[in-house]
Amino acid sequence: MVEQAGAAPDVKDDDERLSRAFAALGDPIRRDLVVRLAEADATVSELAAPYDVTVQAISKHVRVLEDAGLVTKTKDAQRRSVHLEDNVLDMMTGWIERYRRQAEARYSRLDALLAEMDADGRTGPADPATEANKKRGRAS
Amino acid sequence: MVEQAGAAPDVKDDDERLSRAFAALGDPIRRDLVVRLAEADATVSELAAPYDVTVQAISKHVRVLEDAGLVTKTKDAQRRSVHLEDNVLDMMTGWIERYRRQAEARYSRLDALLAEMDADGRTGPADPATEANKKRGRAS
DNA sequence: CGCTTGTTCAACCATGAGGTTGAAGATAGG
DNA sequence: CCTATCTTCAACCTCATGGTTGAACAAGCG
Repeated sequence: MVEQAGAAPDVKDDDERLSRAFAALGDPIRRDLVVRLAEADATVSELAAPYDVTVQAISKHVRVLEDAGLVTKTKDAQRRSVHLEDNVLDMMTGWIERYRRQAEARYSRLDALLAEMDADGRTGPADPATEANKKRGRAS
Repeated sequence: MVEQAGAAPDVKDDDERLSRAFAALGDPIRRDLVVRLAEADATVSELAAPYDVTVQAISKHVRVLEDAGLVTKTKDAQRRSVHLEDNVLDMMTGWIERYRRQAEARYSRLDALLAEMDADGRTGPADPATEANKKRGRAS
């Protein structure tokens, strides 16, 4: 396996983490687990109670969340509770917002250009995408 | 095609959309497609160019993104470009932030409680999770 | 019309993911 | 020590997913 990770934060690792995290939240049960863990820490058996699947299945789900860095297991022996970590959630919103904003900025820039063109009468658009977007009429 | 959307926003549909969206971004190629689409609209063949997989594979990826509501295809016939939609991205950040904030609020509430207990000397905690969190010592 | 280009559809294959059952480790309590 | 409880490991099944190849469908263009 490629488990070097000496000193560099390694973009590759972040990408891997993002993949795991997004994929993890792609499952409705796991998303529900996160919702419940946002309210309070809980053990695996507690987490498993509401669903009509086996405890093992939930244990697997928790492990997936753990591998994604979304939760940690306190190996307290007493009460082995699962705890929601928020840093990876931050990473996810960071990723999404970055590109959403970029797209948004591009759209408003484009709207401005269209307005200008509309006023001027005609100025050939360099970007072919401009045409497409114009036709679609940018909802909000 | 379940495109009714009469009056009720239907939580079920939103859940489905979230599942599709998160799962869609769980794949590194699809995430990369989103990154590139944030810069500019592009056709399927343009999108496929950089990767060493077949165009059909990328077409499938685009379809997955489309089913998730993350992109739309302008059937312009001329230049059938793929366009990034930001509303589902908003939905995703909305979901994440909601529960991240809830967890965060809980943690700071807990820190305050612990500080108070430390000052008072002893006040029986009603919540079992409190014990677990106390033992873990809440990193930052 | 016939060709080239872009896109998707259809089968098919391999792998991974979610689920099950069954048994094995830990750990508190009798 | 023995037992009950919680959790995970292992093997297995099924089906979705990402990839391939090959053909079909559309649209411009010589």
